[in-house]
Amino acid sequence: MSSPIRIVEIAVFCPNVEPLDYIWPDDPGFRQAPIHGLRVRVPLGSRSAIGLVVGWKAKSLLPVQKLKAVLEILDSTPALPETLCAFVLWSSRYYQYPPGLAFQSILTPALDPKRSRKMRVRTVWSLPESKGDPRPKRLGASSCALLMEAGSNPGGLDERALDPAGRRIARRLERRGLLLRRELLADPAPTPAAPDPGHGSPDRISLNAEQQSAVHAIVETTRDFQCTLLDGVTGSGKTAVYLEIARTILDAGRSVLLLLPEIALTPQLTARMQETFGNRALVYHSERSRYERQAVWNAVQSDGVHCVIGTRSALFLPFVTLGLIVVDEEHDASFKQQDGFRYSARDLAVYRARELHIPIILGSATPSLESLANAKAGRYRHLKLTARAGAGRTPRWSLVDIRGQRLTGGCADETLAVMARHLERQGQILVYLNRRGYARSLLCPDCGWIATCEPCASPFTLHQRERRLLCHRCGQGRSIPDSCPDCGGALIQRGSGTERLETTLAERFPGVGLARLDRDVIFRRGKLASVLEGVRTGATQMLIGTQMLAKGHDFHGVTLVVVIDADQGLYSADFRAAEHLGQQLIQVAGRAGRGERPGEVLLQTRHPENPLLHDLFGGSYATFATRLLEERRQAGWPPYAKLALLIAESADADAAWTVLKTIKRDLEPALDNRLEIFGPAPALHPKQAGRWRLQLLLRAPTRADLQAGCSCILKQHKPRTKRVRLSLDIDPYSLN
DNA sequence: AGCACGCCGACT
DNA sequence: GTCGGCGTGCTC
Repeated sequence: MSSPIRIVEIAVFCPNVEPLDYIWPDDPGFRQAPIHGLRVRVPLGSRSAIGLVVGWKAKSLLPVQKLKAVLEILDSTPALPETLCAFVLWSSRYYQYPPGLAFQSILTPALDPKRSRKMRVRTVWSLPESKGDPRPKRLGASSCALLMEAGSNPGGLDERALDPAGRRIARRLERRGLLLRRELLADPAPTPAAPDPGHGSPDRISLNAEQQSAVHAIVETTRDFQCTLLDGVTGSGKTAVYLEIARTILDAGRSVLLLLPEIALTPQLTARMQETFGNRALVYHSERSRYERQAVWNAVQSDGVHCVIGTRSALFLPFVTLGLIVVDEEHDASFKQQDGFRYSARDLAVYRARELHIPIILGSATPSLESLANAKAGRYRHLKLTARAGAGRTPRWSLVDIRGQRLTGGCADETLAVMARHLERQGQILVYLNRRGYARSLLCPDCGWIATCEPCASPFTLHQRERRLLCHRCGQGRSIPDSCPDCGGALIQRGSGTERLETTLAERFPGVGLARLDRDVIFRRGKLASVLEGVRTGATQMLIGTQMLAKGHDFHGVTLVVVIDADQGLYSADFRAAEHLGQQLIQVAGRAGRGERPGEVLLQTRHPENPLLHDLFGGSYATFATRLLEERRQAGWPPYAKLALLIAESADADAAWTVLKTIKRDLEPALDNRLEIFGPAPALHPKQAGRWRLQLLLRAPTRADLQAGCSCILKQHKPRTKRVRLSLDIDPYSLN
């Protein structure tokens, strides 16, 4: 009697677009049912690979003879809960990324054999039982040496002892029957026991009326999906609202996930969470060690109640009883992964909350236009926090027209005068310039040569302290040339960065406590905490920095915020640039006037009549956003259309261009107005590590049309042809 | 992703 | 002839 053959669908860790079908063997070792999320080893081509069970069925579309059988079950329990499995699968389809690679990228190192030595298989080479026939065939020196070595070693020759060339030779010898290959499986690594989480004793948080009504509105329905856009001006106390709601959820025995853009830059919020929830608070982000991340993974998978604070990857933690998701600073670009599995953690968080029937909060002082449109359409509930907590008042905004002005290190005389006035009155000043380094570029005025990082085709930034030219794209450095390498002429520096601004202002205001806050300062000397401390104590009177200044820091004595260049993004080709500019300006301006004294915001601009700048005055992001949304509707940009980028990467720019051109030509006749194609054009980082990147922009009225168009491309064109690699970016954040 | 195969040029 | 390098294509 023959039992029915069962077919399992395995998301193998390889770039296949669909899971692969395998036979579930009828062996004693395969007694247990093929549960979703079970990790297995399967044969793949001539090797074996690891994958997860994502489904099973009685019949495959392929003939049974073509199917191979699963080799081995790797763990006694599934690596992921079934709900997470389904979620990753859905995500991989939405972003048109191979499911196996999607799983691989979200698994912890301990479950990914590539990143964990413990799970690796050993291949051992030995001599076959020969019948005394020495085979008089000619062999190369390296082949002979390899055979000798394999013969002399009683346990066989471990492949790890061979270099890639040696492994190739071994395989060739195997085909000729001169070597025998054996695979020895290493024992699966035991997972470390989950730490037993205790319970903190959260203090009551005092809330104002607005905050309280927001808490009540959200807490009312905690067993159903509901997406709330918490639109709270800077300083209105969104964090307190999150904490209070999180406490309610935790008390009800369910876990909370709080997603933040960049956790390393917001130590205050993390500390506050840990104070409030004690050891129920867990922090998860990519800068923590493997061991720490594994500990969070294990803790969450065990049945405890946790409040996890993490970056976008925390969305894929194996929660058992998740009761709430909060996405703070939901407008932030870093929720979108920019390579590989290009998912948006914010968008996927909404989907996951819907699947789990739990509430989700998207919080921001400057919500994305997508979320505002969803709120206006009634899909999200729109809650507003308008009152600044404490004594803070809305700052006064003004423009400084810098057309035809003499600038000192980027500052107009008028700006310097206002700074002096605030310093006299013991006010603190933030100076915002979104460009680190000393000078933006180094060039030769005679022949036009510009110092450029060749692999990136991007101009070098001059860093004075390092005495080097640094590429902000790839991090490579060069020494500063004395003269033009082409014509020998004298070189000049163009444009100011934060470093030059700091030097200039130090000369202009001697004796004033100055500090700088940008990536160079933080990562080279690990000074974030001491810079923030200097501002808090008042030792620092003037803080110069990049957008890092805007990230949620609470500066009480700041009375003036100066924006050195308010024009970046006003007239950009990227449809999202203006939105981004507005968000940055509002966030930076929000640092002013948090204490008792009134704040002032000064914008230096060459376009003082631009209506978008005037909309922002008084910090009215809503007016600004409404105007931008109308512009987007008329131009047919998101959220009123769906976009995707088809990116072609190649060392040969012409080859990439030709491939995209061909795809466009092939697709165009079948479009029928459901999909528009623009390009080819240079991609976001036009050159990376010596490879050129070009893109087609795809635009469709609905998600379904876009998905149909994209899968059509993936079906007809191999992702790797003629040294051109193709990849898709669904819902791209930025176009150039 | 890995791995094999095929084609090429270099070397013995 | 063998050996190695790189480009191309496939994996249930």
